Amino acid sequence: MDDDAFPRSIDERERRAWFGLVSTITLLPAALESQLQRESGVSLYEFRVMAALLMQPDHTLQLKDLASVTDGSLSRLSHVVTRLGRRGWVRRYSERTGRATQARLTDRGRQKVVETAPGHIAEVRRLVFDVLSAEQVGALEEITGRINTAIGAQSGSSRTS
Amino acid sequence: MDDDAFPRSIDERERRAWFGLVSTITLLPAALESQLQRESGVSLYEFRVMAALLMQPDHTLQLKDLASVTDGSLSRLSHVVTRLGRRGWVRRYSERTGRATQARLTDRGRQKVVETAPGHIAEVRRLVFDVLSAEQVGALEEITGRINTAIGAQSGSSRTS
DNA sequence: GAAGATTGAAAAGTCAATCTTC
DNA sequence: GAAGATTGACTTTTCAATCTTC
Repeated sequence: MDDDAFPRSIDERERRAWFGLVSTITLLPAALESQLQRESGVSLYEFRVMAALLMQPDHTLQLKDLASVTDGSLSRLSHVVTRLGRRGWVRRYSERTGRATQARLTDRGRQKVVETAPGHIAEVRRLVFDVLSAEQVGALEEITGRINTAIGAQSGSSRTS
Repeated sequence: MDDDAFPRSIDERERRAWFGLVSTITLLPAALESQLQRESGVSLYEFRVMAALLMQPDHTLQLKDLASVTDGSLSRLSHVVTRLGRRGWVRRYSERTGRATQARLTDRGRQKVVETAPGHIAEVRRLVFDVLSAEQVGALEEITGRINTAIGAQSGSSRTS
């Protein structure tokens, strides 16, 4: 079987789980993007950035840390902060360009996330938690934790570029 | 607490599972893209398209079905098939433009997927299956199956545009 | 000189409009 | 006229280069 894209390195059970997972990592982001874009005009990543800031006591976070918390590259974050800045939701908070910049959620930004959250959460509930048992929720936490750790491990968790 | 982005609609256990899942759906595609791009110069979506064709007896599939199998929109697929065509790996196989076009893997395309697969599979194994128990693999299949069904349900499973 | 950040160009994805055939 | 497919314009992401401060 040299025609087989998945030789004997992955067994049948794993193969089925893999097809499920690869669909989920494709479809779920798309579904969440869709709801957020349609109802609030923001992307999932933009929402995560603003939500992360909201969770800080002073609604402020250094870009490096914000990038890490949102699982994005510094470059991507910088572009997004610029866009969110144009919309008046986030402000760069450290005068001199160069080392160490803070991003802070504005009042309008805070308002925007708070307005946006319920619809997003409802969608997460509908697509994920409504269809899972309590045990499955527990298993999901453990499984994703392990995968995320494996990803963060060797490549050093830091995403350059 | 109106400062809280996640009010009482999601409990603490769900919240933890959610943070895990949202990281996974962000980090895992990025990690897989990275390996594929670095070692083989193809994207995850391109690989999935070619792998789907390889799994067909005649290495051929109608675009509509190929889009569905790879969880992509027809528009995205069409662009990708054009790119893969330029690289000589896939050929559009239905003369007249308009209704019903087939995509077929070329010999070089077949060779490319077969060469690319082992490295990709090794990465999937390393990041996913090596860190999960047999029970977790089973749970993962069930969980992703349910989520994918929930996504496919109401919005009609079909992705227009 | 390296960590943190920014920037611009290139590549990919999305969305809406269009086109063809059934 | 609608399903299947394509296309182009626009947006977002990525990648590499650059810049500043410690």
